[in-house]
Amino acid sequence: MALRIYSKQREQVLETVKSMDPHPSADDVYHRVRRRLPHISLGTVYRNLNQLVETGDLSCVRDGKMVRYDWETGHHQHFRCELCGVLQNVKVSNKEIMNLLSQYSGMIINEIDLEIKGVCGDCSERN
Amino acid sequence: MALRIYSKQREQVLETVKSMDPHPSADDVYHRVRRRLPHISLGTVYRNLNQLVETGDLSCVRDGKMVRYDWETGHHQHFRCELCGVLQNVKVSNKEIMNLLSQYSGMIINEIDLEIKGVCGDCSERN
DNA sequence: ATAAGAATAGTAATCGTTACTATTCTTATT
DNA sequence: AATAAGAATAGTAACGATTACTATTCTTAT
Repeated sequence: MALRIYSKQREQVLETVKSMDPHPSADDVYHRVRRRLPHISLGTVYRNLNQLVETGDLSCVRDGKMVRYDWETGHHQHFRCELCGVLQNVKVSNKEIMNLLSQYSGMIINEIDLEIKGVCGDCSERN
Repeated sequence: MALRIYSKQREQVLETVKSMDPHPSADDVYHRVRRRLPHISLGTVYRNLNQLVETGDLSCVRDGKMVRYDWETGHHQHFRCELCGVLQNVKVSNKEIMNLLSQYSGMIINEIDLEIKGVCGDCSERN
């Protein structure tokens, strides 16, 4: 594989992720995209999701053993509710986090992955 | 399983992790502990590592699809070098990170997982 | 219209981990 | 010390998410 050429499968994978609830898994995307393309294979979904992340059209976040996808590609971090399990995006400036790391002057910091765990607004109201 | 009773396997798993380089995988621990207990099984290593994390004798951190273990159980975050792949512990106070999150007042924050990616001191000297 | 080579569907294989089962160990009670 | 209940074990099979493989179909430059 060198060039990347058009395929309706890739187009539908992207459109499907954009139409879904946030952070679907590859399997979630597979089942949803099959409504439009009943013969698409799971491998095709995986391959295209990975390519779309590579090209910057999607982002992804690891959730335990599984990877979840997101059409929100701008800078953001994640909050996970320990009760309902929902994963939501939050925005914290990297610059502010970097300031906290100024003591580690030997290392070059390129990327910050922050996952915050707690109880989301909905769940804390409910309890 | 209810009570937890003594086993030399669990004792050796713990001692082995404590004697190893930081962040061994379950398989790393398995191979090392076999020097002392040649008949220990991989499942036993996994079960005991998980129990030791539960009891707070070890901590663990996810590394891609794999889990790595650490005898350092105090509060810490992780730095991953993108060049040599090494994972090392760094200490950033949760309180300072929480201050950055004060805008998200609806959610209750219990735990902060921060992974910093970049180039470690050794690698940046080398390049 | 053609040809080169991406992309696909369908299936098999991989890898870290967990589940299962018969047997062995630990421990509390005699 | 002998016993019994039930944890823990070794060894193996199964699992789930993902990737690899292969013959076929599709896209695109000419």
